[in-house]
Amino acid sequence: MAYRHPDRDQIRIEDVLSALGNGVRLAAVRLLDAGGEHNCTSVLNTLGITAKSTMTHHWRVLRDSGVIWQRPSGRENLLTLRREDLDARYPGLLDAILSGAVHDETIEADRERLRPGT
Amino acid sequence: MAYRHPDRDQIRIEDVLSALGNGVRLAAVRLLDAGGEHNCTSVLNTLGITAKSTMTHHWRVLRDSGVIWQRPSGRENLLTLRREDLDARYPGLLDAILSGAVHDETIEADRERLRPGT
DNA sequence: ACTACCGTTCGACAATCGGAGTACAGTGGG
DNA sequence: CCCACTGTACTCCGATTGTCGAACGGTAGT
Repeated sequence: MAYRHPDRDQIRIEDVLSALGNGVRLAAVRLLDAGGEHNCTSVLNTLGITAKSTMTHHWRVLRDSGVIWQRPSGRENLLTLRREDLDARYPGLLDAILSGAVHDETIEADRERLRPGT
Repeated sequence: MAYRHPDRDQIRIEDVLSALGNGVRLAAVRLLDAGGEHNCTSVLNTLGITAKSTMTHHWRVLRDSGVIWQRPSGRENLLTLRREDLDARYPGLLDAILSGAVHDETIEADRERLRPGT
């Protein structure tokens, strides 16, 4: 079964953002980014989704938006992040999204500095 | 009327992504990023939205997710991008999103269109 | 060939979303 | 005070989303 993936040039930022604007899918992509080969159920179990069909839905969204490759291998499905394509088309986007929120004393200092004493 | 804006520390990447994962809101944010002071209706007219209440809805989504400031001024509402906060908390995110695609498919389309008869 | 396993497809369901119309509230100008 | 203007609140409606269960189709191992 060959899945239909968008070409690199057809990846739309709007689709990527709405695909990753969901906790389950964002967490799934973080797992893929952490490395290693993943199949569908391994990610499913980690995220607390109880139904296979639910993850199938999320994989389709991620695949259609160009975020992941989905390749059948035997009776499994291997999932990989399309980092090369995303980095080429939207440089820095994936890093900014996956690196997580910054909140430390530096931010507090900035906040003081930027606070409108007006 | 004072609007509720999330603190910088409370801006969640998931909310930002889903807020910007919509064509109308992404285009609106691009307009705000282009600079200048905007009120609601000016953006509304540019984007082809016909109902004020529709834009009010989008402004709320952007405001609640921490993407914009919405400040009443006289009988207007001044809208500004929260670039300082977003850059501080998610460095590079806004730039990556707003700078656009490196190779847009419209370029390919133009190339096809301009190609001399096969 | 039979069976266990992995994932998809389909249908259902509640919840949310995007868009619009109407009515209302606050502001500023005459 | 009255009116034009700006934007919100509320309601409605169709479309989409997220979740699930059940049935199905390949694949691998025995």
